Amino acid sequence: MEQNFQKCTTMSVRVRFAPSPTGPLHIGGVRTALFNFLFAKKNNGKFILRIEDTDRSRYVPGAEDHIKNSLKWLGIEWDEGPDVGGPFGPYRQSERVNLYREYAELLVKKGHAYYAFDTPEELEAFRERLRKAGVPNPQYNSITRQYMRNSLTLPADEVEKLINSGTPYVIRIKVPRNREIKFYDVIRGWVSFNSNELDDKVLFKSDGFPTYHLANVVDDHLMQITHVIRGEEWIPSTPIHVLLYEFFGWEKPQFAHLPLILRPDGKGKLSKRAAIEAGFPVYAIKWTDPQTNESNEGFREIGFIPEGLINVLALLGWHPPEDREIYTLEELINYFELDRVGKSGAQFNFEKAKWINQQHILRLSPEKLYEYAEPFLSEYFSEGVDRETLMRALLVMRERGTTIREILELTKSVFYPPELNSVFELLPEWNEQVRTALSEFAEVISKEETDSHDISNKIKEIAKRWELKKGKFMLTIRVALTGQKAGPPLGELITLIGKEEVVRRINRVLNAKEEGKQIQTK
RNA sequence: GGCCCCAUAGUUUAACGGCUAGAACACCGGCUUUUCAGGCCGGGGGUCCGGGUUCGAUUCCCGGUGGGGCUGCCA
Repeated sequence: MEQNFQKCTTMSVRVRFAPSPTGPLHIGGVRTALFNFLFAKKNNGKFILRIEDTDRSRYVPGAEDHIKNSLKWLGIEWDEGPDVGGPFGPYRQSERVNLYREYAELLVKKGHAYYAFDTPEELEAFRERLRKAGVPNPQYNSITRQYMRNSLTLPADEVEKLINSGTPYVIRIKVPRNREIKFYDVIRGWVSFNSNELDDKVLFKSDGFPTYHLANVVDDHLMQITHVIRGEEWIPSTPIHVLLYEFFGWEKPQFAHLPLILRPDGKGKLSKRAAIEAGFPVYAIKWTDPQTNESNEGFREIGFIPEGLINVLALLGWHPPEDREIYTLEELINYFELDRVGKSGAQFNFEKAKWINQQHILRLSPEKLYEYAEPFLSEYFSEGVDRETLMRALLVMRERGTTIREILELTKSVFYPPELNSVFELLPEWNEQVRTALSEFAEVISKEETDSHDISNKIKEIAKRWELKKGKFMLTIRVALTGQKAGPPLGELITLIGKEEVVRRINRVLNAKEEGKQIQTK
């Protein structure tokens, strides 16, 4: 451990986020990227983005863009990676594919790996046989490899013949028998495995591509990665990686395995399906499946702002040193420590996420708030809305909404009169006094120069004169104006809507009520 | 099934052997001379169980239980 500390201080920190473009980037991945990013920036290190596209069969077009755009939207910028380049490129594994074979073969030469000629069908038959014999998870390991077709069991000349004749083969790691393999995890402490439980994992596939195990170790070494910060699901394959570092004779990086993000009910990893069921997104930004054309909104589309989502994700598994939960990216960088990352899985709580988002919306400058609202505007307003009024309205309404969309929804009431149905539904009570008071109010409003404070006084005055409870009277006005029972202080609302429009809306309700009465009496 | 990881209120968590176990979201109540999803104040609610170690365990050790992860020529 002392050695490790020394390493940290003498070498500059280099971390990487290494997603595979087999699908869109979900928030678990974003969280991993964020923690890597925070750790790098905190330590004046480099954050590297590396695309692990070694699985040709599962490659999804557009996924890489989705990954990059998600990170960009959130302000998680990479120092090295695709598009920006860097001294250790290329940063897409498919573009460095010719490099892995020699490393795999080096291991064969050293006696730490071997060629295996078993076809997928043979492997399946082998597994099936063992399963039937009562072995729940058959392994290709130090025992069973003796019964398979590989360079350990076949004579050397036959191996050569097979390879030269173009027979497909893979290269497997030769896991040593009965050894304790342990590594120190920055978050969890020592983790140890017995090598007998490990598979002879495939390092190099028959299609000429490396597997994750090989590629990730080779690239982490070549790119001088100092800390591997990744999800907990990688713990079981870490001993294989540890073995590889040892076989190559390379110094291994520090490992830090992050706790999983769980579904809201705690029953398993957060998945797209679980999130949809619970009613929130799993992606930072919208994703449209190129195959099915099915599309899912991201947090951006439902009205989260990047500041908010960053904060939400940072608090999933990490805890700041202070009793305070709202942080900017800069503050997060400043406070971030790996030793304040927890070990247990964190259930995603959408309610709290919205609250955090709201806290950040509340802190936005008017200009920034407008900027975030802008992409949504056409969905809520017609062309002609007054920009300045809209800006003022957003500022007033933001206290009452947790997302940009909620705020916009509330803001509509400033520009558009309510449905009369909802007005009638919510109007507290209606009688001659109310009617008279309301029309008097409209009259006063239209005549006198008033600010929002005067308006409140007028309301009280009129309510008193007509022996109405002022609370109820105010509610009446609010409902008549917006068709809603809740909203910003009435005075503010009225100045926002504008006197003329207020009078128009009140008269509209008055007239409608009048007509309704006539219909009833007929 | 095997291996590994984890375990403080409903949820996210604080406490790195020593104060009535601290906060936030949610919930309940009050106030904010109207509403409220905003603000303020208050309230209920927690150390999974059993053994150790110790003067003293949320904390350290062991065992159980529970939950999760992994178990592919996927990452």
